[in-house]
Amino acid sequence: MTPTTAPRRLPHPAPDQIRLEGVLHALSDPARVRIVCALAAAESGLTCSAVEVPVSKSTLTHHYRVLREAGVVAQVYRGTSKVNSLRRDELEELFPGLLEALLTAADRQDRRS
Amino acid sequence: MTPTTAPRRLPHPAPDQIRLEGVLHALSDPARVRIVCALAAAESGLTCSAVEVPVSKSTLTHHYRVLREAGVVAQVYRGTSKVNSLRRDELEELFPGLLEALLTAADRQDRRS
DNA sequence: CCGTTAGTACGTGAGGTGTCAAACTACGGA
DNA sequence: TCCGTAGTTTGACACCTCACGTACTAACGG
Repeated sequence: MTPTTAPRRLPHPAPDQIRLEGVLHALSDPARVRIVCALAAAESGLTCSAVEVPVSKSTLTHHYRVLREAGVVAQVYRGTSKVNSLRRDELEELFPGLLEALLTAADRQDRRS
Repeated sequence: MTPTTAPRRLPHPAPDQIRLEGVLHALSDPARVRIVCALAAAESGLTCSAVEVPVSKSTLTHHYRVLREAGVVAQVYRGTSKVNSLRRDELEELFPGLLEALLTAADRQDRRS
């Protein structure tokens, strides 16, 4: 019954620990903006490798970690993979309208180029 | 007639050179968020030293430069000082609603702490 | 011309960031 | 039990960032 290994968990910041500067910093990298846009477009969560970003596996891990530690995404293990989702509601509560504005801004910029 | 020295000018990015990532990076520092909020609250432009930020003069120059190069603020010389203003309209055109959302987000966070 | 005020340039140092490859762990299935 | 897949960890590297002090320039007021 007692598991030999602890269930794999990942530390997430509580809503009141999420800092605006941190969120903005997390989104100041094109790779991470890409990830966030993909998550926003998806109905449910996505695994790490589901989003196409032209970097190595370890770099990808790094980017997801930055997003999680900033409070932008939530990550849970599911079998051998990890499922990522946007912390939409919490961010909306903290910074109303911000995420939407960011997503449309990113979308616009994509279209322009 | 021909001036011995060129009139002091500062390079600003054109609207189509302003990148979302750059703007977000510029705003991922508390000191710069502070500056931007002050500029937003002011009716007209502010000199560099008009915004109270607890850093040295040279560091302050650095922060204003980052903001200008990201396309967030415009700077013009006026006598011995430099006047800073938000590039509101241009940012609004590029990323509608973003600046407003950022400002209210910063304001909210301020209030919380 | 001199002094004051406002900001700049430069060099430096501590610390962070993005990137990778290589070796590793965890899970699920044959 | 062994294999493959998914992600992690570590260490290395080049580069960037923020901070500072010091020395500088530009403009204004006598």
